[in-house]
Amino acid sequence: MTFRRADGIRESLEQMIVTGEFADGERLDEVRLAEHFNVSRTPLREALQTLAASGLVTLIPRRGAFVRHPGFVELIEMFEVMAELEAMCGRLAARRLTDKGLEQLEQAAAGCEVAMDTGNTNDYYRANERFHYLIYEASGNSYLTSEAKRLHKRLQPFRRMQLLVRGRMQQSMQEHRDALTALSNGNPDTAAESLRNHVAIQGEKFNDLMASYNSDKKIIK
Amino acid sequence: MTFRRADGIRESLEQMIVTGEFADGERLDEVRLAEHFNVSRTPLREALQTLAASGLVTLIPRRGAFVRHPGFVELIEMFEVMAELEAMCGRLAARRLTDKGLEQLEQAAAGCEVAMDTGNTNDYYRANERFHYLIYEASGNSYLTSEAKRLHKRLQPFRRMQLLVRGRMQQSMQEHRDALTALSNGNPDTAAESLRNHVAIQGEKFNDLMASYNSDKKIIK
DNA sequence: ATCAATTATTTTGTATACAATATTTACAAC
DNA sequence: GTTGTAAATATTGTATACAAAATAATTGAT
Repeated sequence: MTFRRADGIRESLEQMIVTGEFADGERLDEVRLAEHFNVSRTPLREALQTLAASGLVTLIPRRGAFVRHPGFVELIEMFEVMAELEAMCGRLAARRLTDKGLEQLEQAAAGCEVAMDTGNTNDYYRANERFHYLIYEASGNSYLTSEAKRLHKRLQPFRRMQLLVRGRMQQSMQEHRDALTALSNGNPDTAAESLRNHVAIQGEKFNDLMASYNSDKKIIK
Repeated sequence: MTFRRADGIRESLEQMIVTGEFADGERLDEVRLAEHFNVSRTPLREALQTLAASGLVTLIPRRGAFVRHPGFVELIEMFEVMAELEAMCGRLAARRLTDKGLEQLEQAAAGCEVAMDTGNTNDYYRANERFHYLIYEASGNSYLTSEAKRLHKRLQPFRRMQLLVRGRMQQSMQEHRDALTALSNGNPDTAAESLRNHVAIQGEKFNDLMASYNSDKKIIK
């Protein structure tokens, strides 16, 4: 797999944006960023085009690129859609899950348990991601899988915040067990419902964290 | 609203791709296209970046941009997801529809009826699009609305083909009436179900058209 | 001092130039 | 004729240059 510089720039910028390096609405100065990455404006602008397409920045002609952090309402909306996509994946996966797929899911769930026991949020985050991705893939719908992954990634930083809430990791784990049981039993409706709730709860829990989210916005020096 | 040249290029290219101007997998020659649009490669490449993000072309580093027509399986998958998004919009819209929203929907549905009676597929297509967009917007979830519109647009050329099938327009119209009734009665489950079927049927009907779809691929001279 | 108008400075958008990598062609060996 | 290799050609990726537009600074009038 080859890479162009622009790809690395896009990834870096993406990371910088989601980690809150820029304030909402802040303009991304092309020359400054180009210098920062030691490239010319050309590959940088190409990266901005891609970021704009994925909604991380807004491109205003003759004005520039402005970072776009989803507001509270939009985040709730995104979680609402994520819940539905997740439910859909669950419903399909319950019907189509193979023995091997189930085994992988159980392993991923076990990984979550271990991470929870050791209290390692980073490990839990990774195992959790694997668990969900496996369900997406088990849906047998590759377009759905890619869309689910895309939105999952977009919501990543906000979901991550939630693990800091006391007891959330345990609750999340129990929800995983429920989903796994439904999938293992081949029960589409139950699988869909448990996964929908699993994500919907994230949207609700998110409420509690808004204060801290709004207060610490950083600016690139 | 201002435009950059690149935006116009993106739109034109998008149109050219979905209307089948290029074969699947065909490489888009940057210099040739740049000449075609009377621009340099710079804005053209920026347009390609955007197209790649929306999945219309695949960018292979040091190789070029290749148009990506969804295959049969992927199209079915996309219709499956569209059905779910549509159902979700319907469910939410049934709960949140305002008087004014209902009125607009009725007008759009009436527009469909007129177009159907006159047998004008173009008019029907436009009225139909308006009908669906109104439902998306009535969901009250702006993120969902934009995602639904995005996928709707992506499937546009394939849906359009279906209207050519004998009797499809009448059937589609009846499905619209059912959905409208459910929405008007504020019945979320029925609205969701009727819209899900409405789209799912499109996916199924699509089967019949694959032969013709596969046979006429054109190449840009 | 405030505001408007004009000039200077930035900054974006695009063209062009050039370097690095792929692809094609030509040619030789078998 | 096929295969392998080397030169030639074409194509992508990036830097630089410049034109057009937007923003900031300056000046002048009230």
